[in-house]
Amino acid sequence: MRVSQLLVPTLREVPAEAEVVSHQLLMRAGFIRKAAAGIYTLLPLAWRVVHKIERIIREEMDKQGGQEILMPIMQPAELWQESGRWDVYGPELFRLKDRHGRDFCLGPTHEEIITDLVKGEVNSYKQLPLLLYQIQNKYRDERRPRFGLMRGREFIMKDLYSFDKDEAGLDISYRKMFEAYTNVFRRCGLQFRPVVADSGAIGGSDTHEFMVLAESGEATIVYCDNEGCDYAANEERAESVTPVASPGEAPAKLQKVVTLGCRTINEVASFLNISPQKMIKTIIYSTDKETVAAMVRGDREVNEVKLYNALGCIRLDMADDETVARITGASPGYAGPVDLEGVRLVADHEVMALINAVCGANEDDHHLVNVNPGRDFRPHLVADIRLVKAGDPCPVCGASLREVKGIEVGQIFKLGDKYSKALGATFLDENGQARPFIMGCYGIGVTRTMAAAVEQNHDDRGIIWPVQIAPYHVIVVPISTKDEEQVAVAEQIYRRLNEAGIETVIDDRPDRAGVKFKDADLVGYPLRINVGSRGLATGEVELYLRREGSITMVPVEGVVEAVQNALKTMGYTT
RNA sequence: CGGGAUGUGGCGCAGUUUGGCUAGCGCGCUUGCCUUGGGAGCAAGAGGCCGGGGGUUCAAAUCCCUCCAUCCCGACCA
Repeated sequence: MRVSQLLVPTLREVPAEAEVVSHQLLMRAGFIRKAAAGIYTLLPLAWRVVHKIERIIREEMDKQGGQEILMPIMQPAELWQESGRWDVYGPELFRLKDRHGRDFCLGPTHEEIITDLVKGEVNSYKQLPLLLYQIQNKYRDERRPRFGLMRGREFIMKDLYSFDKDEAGLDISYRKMFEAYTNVFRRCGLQFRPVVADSGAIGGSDTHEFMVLAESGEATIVYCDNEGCDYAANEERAESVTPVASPGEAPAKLQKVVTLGCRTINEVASFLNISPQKMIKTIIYSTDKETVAAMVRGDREVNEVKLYNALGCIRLDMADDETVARITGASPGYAGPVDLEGVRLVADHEVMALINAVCGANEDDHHLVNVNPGRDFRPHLVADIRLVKAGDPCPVCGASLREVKGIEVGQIFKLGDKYSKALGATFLDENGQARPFIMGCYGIGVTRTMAAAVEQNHDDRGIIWPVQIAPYHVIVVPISTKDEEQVAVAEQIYRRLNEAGIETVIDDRPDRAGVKFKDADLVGYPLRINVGSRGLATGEVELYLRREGSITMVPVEGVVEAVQNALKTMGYTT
């Protein structure tokens, strides 16, 4: 391809609306353009990258026995009503009507469609396991699309669904996908980590997320630093270790003290000259069925996902000030569990281990001291509801946990029979018994993976594509297009590289060298060949490595071989 | 959905407070000359319903009302 003909509208300046690096660079380097909030056109270079990621995915899915299909984007409401998700999914589901007034939606995911398909076409255990996947546009009317391709309303996703006759089969399918995902992200040249995750609204038991490690990631993950221990979890899911009650001081008499104007944990702690670890933080939540007082130690945060799971509720929000006042009789900051009526008390394990603690007195400007759980209040539920932090002990081996940020690019789920039961999808087992399929679902955000790759691979000049997913491998730059010899040599190299199966473009634009260099660095071609008078004087050209920024002189005749070697060093395989 | 901000040629911005002639600047684009190793220079051009609608006024990018769009921060997710 000739750069003069290639649609790569690079920008010198960063579009004002782009905040994160991947968004800025993909815009500036001419990969994407926005059509509406969270909806993008992928220009030629981006589309090539997507194809490369898709190819890797297809190979790994096929290797595990996956069969590719293509399901509709537009789906009838009936299926969603049958599964119950038409009502549950909420405003994130793009809904539309046809000319007859029938309801449809744009698929945010395809469990309903595929379960319905398999229900009709697969009847026997002999046909199982069955792994079907597709690479398809997905639609989610995000509350807040942001970060360019990272969180769009329209995006490309690979989703695979597994159908097994029993849990043991599902375990095998799940392990296959775990392996496939590991291979996919490794082959894409990304630094990533699989983590234990929360299953969220989709439901199901086991689930892992695949996180690309990047500072700009929206998710926090904790992992064990201990060699040999591979514990890693999404922060919202990470388990805490139940503290052992330490035999300590003797319980003292409960007392109310004046803490004028001390609302926050820190204010109270410094006013009473105690450590926040001696305090009970009480936060009032409203759920769909009740009001809840959640308690964690003063130096901890409530993990709302854990709380939500512990309560088994559908909705969970921090209570507004009015509710807090009605329940506690005080303004926020003075809530405490002692003599608190009309709410469900939920305490973290750590709270129960406290002796002579401090908490709000349910009265403005007052706190209670020498509070002893069990004696002064009895929670309705004791559970792990706190947020794990770096430095906390690993739940597996006890070593210290660390924290990093990650971008979720894939997630694998064990669904069980949730959808097959709801939609009546059954097969006949060995005994002629009708049983629901045991399902799993496995997603990879393809366009998000592209963005994540940029987040992880860039410098102040632009993108540095991992060679396996680079839109092209090499750009040939004749320094001066007025110099006939340079042009002739560049054209010849361009031709030979393409003939050797190396994806190469030539920057034949009549611009000055600086312009072409800047553009090439911005776009992120892994290799660049400069054809200039300096080198040609000795029959050589320059081979420039984008990531290293290094230049080596290569004789013109040896260019193809040098490029092949360089690509191999970068980990390129066909 | 709550909070904050912004909408002016393709991109980045000024002008709006205090209404006033033909709406400016940089980049990019076109043509010519010149130049050619890290976003050159000179010259001449093209390109705008100043987000939409309504109002106030002799007069609106500017003041008022009202929609809309976009971005950022929070609660949800590949």
